[in-house]
Amino acid sequence: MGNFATPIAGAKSTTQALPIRPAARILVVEDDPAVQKALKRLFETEGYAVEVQADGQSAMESFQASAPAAVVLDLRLPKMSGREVCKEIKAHAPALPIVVLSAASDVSDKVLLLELGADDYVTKPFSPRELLARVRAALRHTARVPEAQIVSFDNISVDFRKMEVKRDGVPVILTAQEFKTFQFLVQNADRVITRDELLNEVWGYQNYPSTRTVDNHILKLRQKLERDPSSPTHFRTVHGMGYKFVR
Amino acid sequence: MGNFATPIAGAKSTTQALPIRPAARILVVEDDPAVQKALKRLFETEGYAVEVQADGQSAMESFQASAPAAVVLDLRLPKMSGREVCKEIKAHAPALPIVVLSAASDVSDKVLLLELGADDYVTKPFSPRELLARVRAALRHTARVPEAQIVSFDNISVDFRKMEVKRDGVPVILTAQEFKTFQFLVQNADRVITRDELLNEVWGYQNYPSTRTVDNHILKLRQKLERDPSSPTHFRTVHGMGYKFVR
DNA sequence: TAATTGTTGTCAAGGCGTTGTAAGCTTCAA
DNA sequence: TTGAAGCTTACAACGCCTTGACAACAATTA
Repeated sequence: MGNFATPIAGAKSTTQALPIRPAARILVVEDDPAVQKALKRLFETEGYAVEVQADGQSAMESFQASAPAAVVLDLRLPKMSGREVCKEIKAHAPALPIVVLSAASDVSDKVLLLELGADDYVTKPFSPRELLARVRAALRHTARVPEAQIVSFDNISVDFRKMEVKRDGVPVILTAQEFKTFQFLVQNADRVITRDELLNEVWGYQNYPSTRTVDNHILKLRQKLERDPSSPTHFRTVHGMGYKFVR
Repeated sequence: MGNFATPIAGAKSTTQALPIRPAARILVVEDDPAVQKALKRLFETEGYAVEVQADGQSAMESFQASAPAAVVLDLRLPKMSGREVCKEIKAHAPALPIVVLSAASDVSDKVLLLELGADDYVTKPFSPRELLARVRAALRHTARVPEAQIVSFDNISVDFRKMEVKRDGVPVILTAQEFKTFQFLVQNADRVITRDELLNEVWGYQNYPSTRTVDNHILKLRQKLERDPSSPTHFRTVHGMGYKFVR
């Protein structure tokens, strides 16, 4: 079941100090004024600072001046083509994530995007939410520090980069889906996670299996990782809610 | 649901997300009676309250009257085009998520969805589950309010994310329904809450048990959380009115 | 073909709502 | 003030029915 319609009023309890980050700057390179406006509004309502440029040249200038955290780039631009802009930016800042907007025909082969150095792309009829999700993912990806990639606790150790899991020092083979599920649970340890949340976060945007599928994957994880699968200590079920992973 | 999105307890198939919310109202704007019916059933079985309108004008009226949590909008409508409805709604309520139903040809232009302000879309034919997931995702997203996740007072402490409650440092096990009730009360502390309000906000729309059910849950909460359940200090009853939670 | 992923059926357990009864509060008349 | 009547709330016990565990099967993919 679930996110939220009406935030509860009067939640005047102890406000927890959340880590305040400066608004990430996003450079939008787009020539169509209508799309410019829409993109600006889209990202700004999400808390990003937006800078808009209409052509490749000013995009490059803006890029060097403001050092954005991510770039949203339309491939078809006047003056300097979007592809050149992409290459140029990647040459100067390889780590800077670039999400490309393109017509489906523009990227008939995805190889092209790789050459360009783009991190992700969305094709023509795209939903704003999807674009947002990709930009966020790109940001998250580059921002990921290589420290929390190995986690160990109890008798289990995980290396997220190598995709290796060991239990009592013995390698355990997890399938892709199992691993993703496991990773999400570990990275959200101690929190109650609903099946819907798992479906959304792990299974992703296109696939929507039933909630029982989640049960089965939890089952597998228990069988492979729990000392006593019949009384799980790590993969706990929260009746009527979902699951919770504890170390 | 996640993330947080969601219908409340007792939602049949899927489990709900943690943050308490009332059964979210969804405004469905669709002219085809067959699709109307299908959509209505789809969302209602998932615990949402559904309002259906067949054309743009009544959709706008309904939108202003009922303040839905999300809108599912068919792009091709009689009278007022779906696009106008979309723009209009977004102009009045930018945060209100709109998921658009469309034929593939309708959104061939990438500009369209962005300009309209739609949050997401599904093209016909679409799978019910996909539509559901998108609506949920949209709901979850807008409701991402960084409320206080940990609250403590007197001898009780609550962690809403972990769904953990402690009394004098000792963990207390609450059932899902008890927890939701407790959460709502805590987040509306010091206010008198009627049983009907509790039923609406915690139990949701379809499950409408008797008011005595509420009494029983209050009873359980008192037994589990009050120092002296026979003379409650936190869960106070306001005779003829309902209950009031005080710290 | 083999392996992974998703679906479906069955079973068991536990939560949730109902109900009956006792106790408490409020009102009003005497 | 007292008492009784009428409504509201407290509490416990019980039964249904949702929920989750699990395995076998089907579908998909490589």
